[in-house]
Amino acid sequence: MSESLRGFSRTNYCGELSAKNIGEEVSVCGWAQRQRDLGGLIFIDLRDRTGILQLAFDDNTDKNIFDKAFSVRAEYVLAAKGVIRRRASVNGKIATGEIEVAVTELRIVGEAETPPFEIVENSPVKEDLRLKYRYLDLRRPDMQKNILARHRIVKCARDYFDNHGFVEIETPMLIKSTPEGARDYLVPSRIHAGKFYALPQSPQLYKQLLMLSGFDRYIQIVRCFRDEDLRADRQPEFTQIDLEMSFADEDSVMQVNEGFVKKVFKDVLGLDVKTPFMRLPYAKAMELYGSDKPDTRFEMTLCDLTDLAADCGFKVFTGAVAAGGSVRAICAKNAFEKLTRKELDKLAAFVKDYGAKGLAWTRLNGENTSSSFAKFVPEEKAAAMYQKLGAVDGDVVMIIADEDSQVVFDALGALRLEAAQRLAIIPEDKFNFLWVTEFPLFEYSKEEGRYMAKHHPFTMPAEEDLDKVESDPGACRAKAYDMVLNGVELGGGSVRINDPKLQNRMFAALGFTPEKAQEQFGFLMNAYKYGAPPHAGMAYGLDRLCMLMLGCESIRDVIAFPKVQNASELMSSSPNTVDEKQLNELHITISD
RNA sequence: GGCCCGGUAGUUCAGUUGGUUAGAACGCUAGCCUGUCACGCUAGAGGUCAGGGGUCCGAGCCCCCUCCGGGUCGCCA
Repeated sequence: MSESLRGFSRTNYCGELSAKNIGEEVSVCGWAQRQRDLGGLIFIDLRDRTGILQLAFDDNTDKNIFDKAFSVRAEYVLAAKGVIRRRASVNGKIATGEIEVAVTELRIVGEAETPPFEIVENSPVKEDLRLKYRYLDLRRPDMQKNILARHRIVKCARDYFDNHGFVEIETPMLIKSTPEGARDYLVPSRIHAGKFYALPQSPQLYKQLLMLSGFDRYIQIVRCFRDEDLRADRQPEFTQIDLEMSFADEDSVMQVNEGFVKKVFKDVLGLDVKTPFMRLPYAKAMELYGSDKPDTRFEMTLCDLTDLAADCGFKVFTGAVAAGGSVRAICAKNAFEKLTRKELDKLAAFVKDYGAKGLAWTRLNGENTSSSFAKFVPEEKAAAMYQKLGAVDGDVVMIIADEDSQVVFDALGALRLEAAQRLAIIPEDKFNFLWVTEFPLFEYSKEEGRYMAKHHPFTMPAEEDLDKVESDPGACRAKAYDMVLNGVELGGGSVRINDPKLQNRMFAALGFTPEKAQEQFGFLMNAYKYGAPPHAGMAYGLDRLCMLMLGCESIRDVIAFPKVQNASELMSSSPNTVDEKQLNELHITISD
């Protein structure tokens, strides 16, 4: 039976006490990390969110209290009063290692069964068990550190944007479904039989309307929902720092956000981030890194061998060039030892996942040079390729050719990252920010047989490309930008269309009939008639920002109660079935 | 939807060519111990080898199916 807390009032957190407090009487609360019974002497490590404090019981301790301390087991919840004194021997490993509490009052305010795993830092326990008992997992110091740091990051965002004139405004969570983009989570309506709300993928339209309403600068730290498959950095519900600015263009958005990043890294990590960030147009990012979110912490950039390959005699290369594709390569410096033939076979299998038909390679090392393709091309041709790549003895050249240049970029971009990881050449302590700009406005969808908006349908085309919206959509660039950190898309945004006529042209280019555009976005189009300021905005993935700042491998480590790969939550077992009665009220029948 | 990896005491793992009673460490329980701090010492308990089916004289190990977890491609305006 647990004891009452009546009359007990905490004076200090465990971790904030030090030798300065020697002689003071303190009251502390927390969980028993460990009890060490030495016979006539008992120590209990008391843990709260700030750290660990040793409670000491000896022959000066009241017999009843001593016996109570004897009965304490791991994870018992304790409230203790006593006097801070210097320890007989210092423990240099913990912050409070110089002191202990000579306990004069001890209450067991919560007993505990032995937990399914130990509550310790760097737990080796498998993730599904951690997630099933997430409330215990969250007691571990590293998870506490992550969640508390996340709080500071969020607070920093609120403070920073408040200081820059941004107004926090809440937008609805039950909204109209818009089939463009990610799959919506749907919520059936009870009152309107057969109708559904959707949970927002982002507050996009609402924040734009708030600009029309004159709030000028908006921010919201907001949950968003996408019913798509999960990844290490993708959850079905995730948090965005969402913002929008009136009378603003790309430069103002980038500037204010660089300022935020600078501040949050300084305040939370004590690190100085250099601003302004490098800006890299999308086409250039593809050309150099084969990615629209390049990791610039290492080189190994892509090199275009199309011209040299056009008449090299190797059918795989010449065929790709003849069909309008390209031949590109990367050079892994000093990789001869590590990238063995066996490793290259694995990498060849790896690039096939990205649509590449194969991987051509050369391991350069004087007499010991070996190559998968050199025997098919004239010696001077191969030499010219190596020279263009800057490849010398000891290096490994990897080449991908395809009739579709996008496949070459995708495969080689992924290969660049994979090879860098295998070679362990990515510096872990660097934070490399950049903006990727001038994204294509449209992307052709083979599945849909039409152009789709690459960012979203409200994105402003580049001024020089305005006349291409109808005539050459594929070549049309957008006033859209992504903030990229270490190969992760941290956030993105754009200048929005604020002219209804241009917006109509966009909808038409996307294959919307005027009726469909009216039905889907009529309220927005209508609003734009009444005076829309130029506006632009951006949204960050807060979870990703936290993950990268805290050095985590997955956003699950910075989310208190995340979902697993099949989008269920292991602790509470959601989703789950519901009563027949609930279904009836919602006019839903389950078929199977 | 595809591909890859994994599932053996509470936990993390080992488990030989398919061969007796499935082991270790930590944790847990009990006893001893006055300066520990990953306390120490002694003893003990603890197993549906993810589930189902198959091959075999015999399966933790081989085969098939299912479930669960992770990574990834597709997908993610």
